[in-house]
Parts: sequence; structure tokens; C-alpha cells
Amino acid sequence: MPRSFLVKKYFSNKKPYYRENQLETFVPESFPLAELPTQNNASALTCHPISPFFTSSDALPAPLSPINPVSLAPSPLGPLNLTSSPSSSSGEEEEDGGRTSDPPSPEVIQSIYHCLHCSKSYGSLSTASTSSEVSPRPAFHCKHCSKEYTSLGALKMHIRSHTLPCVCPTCGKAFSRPWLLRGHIRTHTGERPFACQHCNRAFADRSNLRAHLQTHSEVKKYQCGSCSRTFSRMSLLHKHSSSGCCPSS
DNA sequence: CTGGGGAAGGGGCCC
DNA sequence: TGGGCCCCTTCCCCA
Repeated sequence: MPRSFLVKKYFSNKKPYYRENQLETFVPESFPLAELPTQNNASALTCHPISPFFTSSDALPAPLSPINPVSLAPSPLGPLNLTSSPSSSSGEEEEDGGRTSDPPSPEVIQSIYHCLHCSKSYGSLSTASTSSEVSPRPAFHCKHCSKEYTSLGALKMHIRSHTLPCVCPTCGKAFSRPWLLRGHIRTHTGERPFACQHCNRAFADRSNLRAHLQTHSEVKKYQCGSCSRTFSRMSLLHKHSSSGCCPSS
């Protein structure tokens, strides 16, 4: 199983953080590159509109297992309350060593059943097994994880996250999209095309530059709902809140 | 402990 | 329709 990139964030917020010694996991055996959805290989796509994908015999058997509903604070933002215990769900695999740190979204609270293949969750077994029947729109289902999309293009885009067709020629690390690979290649070349106008720093990633620019701002983008303190990153706000700024909320 | 940098993933929009 | 890009987010690591 290619670690947790198959898992929705509200089940395991730990995203795949590939270390240099984990290169063998970049191109998982279960999703070989040969399954890339191309015009010559459409079998990687399973598009069967208005068919209950959980009962499809040739697709995924998708066993559903009841899990214990978790009781968590409903909202991670606003008046932040991040005092949840993310690793407390007993049925969850600890592929990442239990290092998840963020609370699941409110939908987790009402999601009692989840697909063992993709961890997509549902409020009831009947909903889970017949979800496509509920949807009035045609659905394109991923063969690998049972996620469904309303357009083929969206499905193909999603499948790239399974097949990881973009492989770094330097280290062999695989990515779902070319621009992700380009960003990764910059870590090899040291290229930093995004320069800060306020200091002499430069970054390989635009988002990282944007986060850096926040450090130059007196009023940061992310504000604590209790003490009005502002932070340059949401993660810092999360840390701030979880460290006890808002004990009463 | 906190703030910041680096790296990466995914959804959505535009061409 | 598909690729590229933008934006947001998350996580790890380090000073």
C-alpha cells in the first residue's frame, strides 16, 4: 500500500512524507506505472455511471467495516479548539507511526462506515453501499480507491495520484503531476525562482514564498479567535491553539 | 516551545 | 479534454 496518500485527509491527515530512505515506496507495486491511464490503457479507469460501485464484482469488493464514531470538536478553525486526540481511533492503521496531528473534519464524526480500500467514510452502510444511487449525476469511479467524480477528467487527474507517472530522473521519486516533479527537481538543482522582494531570500516554491512574505507583515494572515494574536501560517495558529491559548473554547 | 523554511499533495481554474 | 498553473494546506525539521 503506498502509504497514506490514498487516504482522505479527514481520516489520516498525515500526508506522504517521503524520506530519502523510502524511495522504494515511491512507485508502489500495487499501482505500477503500466496502469497509467492512456489511450492505450483505459483499463485503469473504471467508469460505470449509476452503478453501485461497492457491489461491482470486477472492481473493488470494497469491504465495509463499522468503526467507532469518534467524538471530536466539530470545528478546527474559528474559535479554535484543537484539543482532539487524533491518534485515538483504534481501527486506524498507524502507517505513519501515529504522527497525525490534526483533527478530522466534522464529517468524520458522522461517518461510521468507511471503505477499507480508500477510507472514504459514510454515515451508514446503506449509504456507503449505494452512494452512487443517491447521486443524481453520473459518477466515474476510481478503480483503485472507489472515489467517484462527476467528470472523467477529474477521475483521470485523481488516478494520477495512484499511478504517479512523473518520475524524477535523479532519484526515482514519483509524483502525480509534472509540476510537482518540477518542484521536486528544484530540490536537486537548487533553483529558487521565487524571490522575496523584501529580503534576499528566494524559494523554490511559490507557496513557500507566500508563507515567507507573511513573516514580513506586521499583521499576519491567521488570527487566533481568542487572543487576536496573528500568525503567518495556519499550522502555527494550530500550534498556538493546541498549546493552550484557548483553554475554555 | 515557537517560528520559519522546505517539501509535497490535492482541488479548482484557465487556456 | 487535458495540461499547466495557482492556491491552499499539511507535515517534518531545524534554529
